[in-house]
Amino acid sequence: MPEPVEYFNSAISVNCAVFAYDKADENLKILLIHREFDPYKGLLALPGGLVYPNESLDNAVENIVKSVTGIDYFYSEQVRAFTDTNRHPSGRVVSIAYLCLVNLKDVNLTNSSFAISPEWYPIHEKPNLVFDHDHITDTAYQRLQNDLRIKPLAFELLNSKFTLPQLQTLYEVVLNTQFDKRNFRRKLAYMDYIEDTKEVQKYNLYRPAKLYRFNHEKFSIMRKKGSLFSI
Amino acid sequence: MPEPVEYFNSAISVNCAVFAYDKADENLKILLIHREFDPYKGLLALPGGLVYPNESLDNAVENIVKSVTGIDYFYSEQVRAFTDTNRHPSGRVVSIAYLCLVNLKDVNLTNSSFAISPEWYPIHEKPNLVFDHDHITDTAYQRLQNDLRIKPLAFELLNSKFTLPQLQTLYEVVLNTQFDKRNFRRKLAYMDYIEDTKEVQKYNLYRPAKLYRFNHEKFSIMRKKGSLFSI
DNA sequence: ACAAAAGTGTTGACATTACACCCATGC
DNA sequence: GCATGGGTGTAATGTCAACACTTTTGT
Repeated sequence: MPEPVEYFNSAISVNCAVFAYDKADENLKILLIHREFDPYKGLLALPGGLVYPNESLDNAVENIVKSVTGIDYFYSEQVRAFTDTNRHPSGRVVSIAYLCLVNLKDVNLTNSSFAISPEWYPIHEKPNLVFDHDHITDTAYQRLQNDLRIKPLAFELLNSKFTLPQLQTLYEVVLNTQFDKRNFRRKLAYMDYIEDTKEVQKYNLYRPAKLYRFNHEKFSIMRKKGSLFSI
Repeated sequence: MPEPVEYFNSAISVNCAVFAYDKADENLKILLIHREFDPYKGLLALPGGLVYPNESLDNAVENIVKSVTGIDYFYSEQVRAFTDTNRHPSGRVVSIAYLCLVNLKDVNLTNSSFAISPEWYPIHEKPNLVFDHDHITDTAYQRLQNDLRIKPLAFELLNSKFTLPQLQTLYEVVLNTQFDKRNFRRKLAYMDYIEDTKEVQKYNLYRPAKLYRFNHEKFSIMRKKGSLFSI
């Protein structure tokens, strides 16, 4: 197919559904920002932005999340492209959505050049967003729910040392289900890459819980041997 | 974020991984074309093309597959976006990949304005393709393998009336596994939306197999009731 | 009658669920 | 010593995998 210039006048954007888990109030939260510029200046949206023609999307996602949260390294995966012709008032803008997971305690929310007043919202109290960002959010949340059961993503949302009650509550909150405590723990006991740190939780009111650690190296060795993660 | 024109000089393309199942030689096949234009004129590629700024991607996919195969309605789903900055020599072209499933007997391969000499290739004898189309093909095939187990996609690849041996062989070929005949058939027996047509296969050498039909309406009622498809 | 593929049930192994009490700690 | 959440095993059930013979048809 010949490529007349008229094809080269679309724009690419990324939008990031950034999730964090708040142990304090046991809520899954999503990061929303107020748009600094038109269209929809001042209104709530997912963090994101247009991508330079020579910029990689991974780079764009890193920059966006880092500029808002201050975090350097975090889990991210592409969800899918959102391509409705009329999704953006300024022209043809295809948005590639990313699911990002961060640890709340590493986050330092700051205004950036394109995102003011970033804030965490419990996923079930999310206000309406601009563009098709409600749809993107729903799709990303479904992906998170799906992937949480088959990939070790929970550990991206917790501190490197965590307790089993914390882990179980995280699963229950994100998946909106209940797990039997003993069955849940038995399943984890088979996962050799979840290690007892021999430490216990500090500063808690009653019996302190043991702290565990997710060993990424052991997990990737296990995975190469064909062992699958499943909750 | 302000939107200077420099953002609006990327192009969007779709690429279609079109799969069909050939009962005759029991192969899963993928549709490849020779490119009519530069870059890579004459070389093998996935069917696809640049998308007009006001054109929906679903439309683009339909046009492409119809122009090559003559088929009007077929199953398709987005796989994901391929976005490497250097994937296309003519500039920034983001490709959105689609998985398409067609019934071989409905197909009439014809040259089109952008695709010459379309041909079916057994997926395991696929030659190397241009751009990142090998990568796209791998990803789409993995998606097909994954979805075949949890969505009723096999019926998109078979005639509306099919036999259980055909269905089982299709699963075995696409997933590259073996199933126990009795276990496989028991699983299907629980699916009320797979109906006995009371007809049998004609013109076959030995004992004729019963013909079944996938009832889409019954399936979507079942699914609404929460029943999940699984092989 | 024979060759070839279609069709059919049962059993054991394993995985999943349901369920109730003792333990460790801070106050 | 009491209040609270942390931590532990067993039995029943359901699911999945293994397995061999009879039936139907065309020639």
